[in-house]
Amino acid sequence: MVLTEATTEQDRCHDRDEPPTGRQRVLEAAAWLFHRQGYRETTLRDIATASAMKAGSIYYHFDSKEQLLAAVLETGIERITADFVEAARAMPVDVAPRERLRRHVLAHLEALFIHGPFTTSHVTVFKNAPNAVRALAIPSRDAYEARWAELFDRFATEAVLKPGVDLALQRVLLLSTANATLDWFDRLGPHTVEDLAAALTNQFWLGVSALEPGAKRHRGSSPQPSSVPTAQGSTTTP
Amino acid sequence: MVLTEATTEQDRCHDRDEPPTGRQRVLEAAAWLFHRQGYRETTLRDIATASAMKAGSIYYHFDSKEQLLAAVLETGIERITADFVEAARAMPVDVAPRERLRRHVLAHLEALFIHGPFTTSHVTVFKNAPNAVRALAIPSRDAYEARWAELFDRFATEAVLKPGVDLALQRVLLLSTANATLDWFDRLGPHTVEDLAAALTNQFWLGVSALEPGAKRHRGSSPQPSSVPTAQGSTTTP
DNA sequence: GTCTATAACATGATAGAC
DNA sequence: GTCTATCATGTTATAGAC
Repeated sequence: MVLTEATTEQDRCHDRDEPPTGRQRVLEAAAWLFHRQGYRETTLRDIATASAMKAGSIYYHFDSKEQLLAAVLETGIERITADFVEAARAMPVDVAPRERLRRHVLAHLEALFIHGPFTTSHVTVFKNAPNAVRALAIPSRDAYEARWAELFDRFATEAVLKPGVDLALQRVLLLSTANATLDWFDRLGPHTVEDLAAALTNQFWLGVSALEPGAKRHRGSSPQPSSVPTAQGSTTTP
Repeated sequence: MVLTEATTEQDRCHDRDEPPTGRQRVLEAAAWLFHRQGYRETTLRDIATASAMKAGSIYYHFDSKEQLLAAVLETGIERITADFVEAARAMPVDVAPRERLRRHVLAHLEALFIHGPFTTSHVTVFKNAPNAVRALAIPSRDAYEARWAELFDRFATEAVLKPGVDLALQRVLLLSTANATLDWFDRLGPHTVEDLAAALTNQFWLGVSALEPGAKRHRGSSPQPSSVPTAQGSTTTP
């Protein structure tokens, strides 16, 4: 079982005009199915059907099902990292800390919800991936998380956070919450990803309390009671 | 495939002095392995070995692997619901809103981290469970979430939340964040579940910002920079 | 209640034609 | 590059002895 050289140059981007190559079709079908059904639940025959191909042909492009998963995960982390970098590049120099966070949260959420199933596979199937594949994906994931750590370190340097907060803890809380939105956003989230990013950022930065710590009461509509039995298909309980 | 009558009376509690019955041993082994490895990744032989039994013998107690999963999930939701009810029962009458939330968050986290693998299976394997099993578990899960909705509705009635907040959204944010702690608490969380509950509640209620909205600066130590490459084995990225 | 043995099936992977 | 076999293996589930 060979698990090196998981991705190639053309995995990352291919000409939009050309019809996708065979390898690319397999890769995209696998990403979609892995995200949707899980790794173990997806058979090579599923992937072949979705790629307009027969199962045996997949082995011309990939050595094994595990290597296919490795390529999907690697592509995903490359894309979400690129989106982080692009968000940082497009950041105005004088932007306030909370707005800076909001833009990065938005980039992260857009990478998940808009930029295809490669990124989401990291949330959906990474945990249950075979050990060899998981080990292969960890360095890229840690590198991505390190970028977030830098972001939080800068908040600390600017002294805009509550004194004594655990930066690593807060970072993981925010990212895991953002990732978990995949489970329920279609069901009861705000309508757009922009709204979701704003809601998440505001909750994280300001909390939900109207009174503490010594803030003045806002004017405006009171919160409306929620419909108690939510939607069928609870995906966040417990 | 019969999926009704997933649990029996003795699944919920059995005498502590007696050695566990065969059915109970199978159920607990299954819960543990499902949570640890996933449903598809766990074979009946795995469960049999962990139950000091042979694979064929499992079918004396359960009709199918799916029914076994259904019993695990049903037991889990019964236990976490019981913990919620107990937390409410033990609640002082004059308790402040944030403390009320903290106690329920603690009960939820203890149900996950302390009260065994039945509850955690809902977080770990529910999403990838076979359709029939998932459909069977949804009503109990919704009933549990409805208890949280009542809690949030009471906050709204008491007007302790920011005006205009979406109660359903905030509830799901909190619960999904709490559930996600399963992925990383052992790695970089606070030391005790009590500390985790407090940290989660404070973040949710107050946010992380030191300055907004118009709060006075605290005295105390400044946040310390986080070690940038966190731990190996990132489980929350992206 | 638990065992052994095995049926029935699905899956990842390979070989060789085209 | 893709196809049609087919192999080898592992898995759920059943049958019947003890």
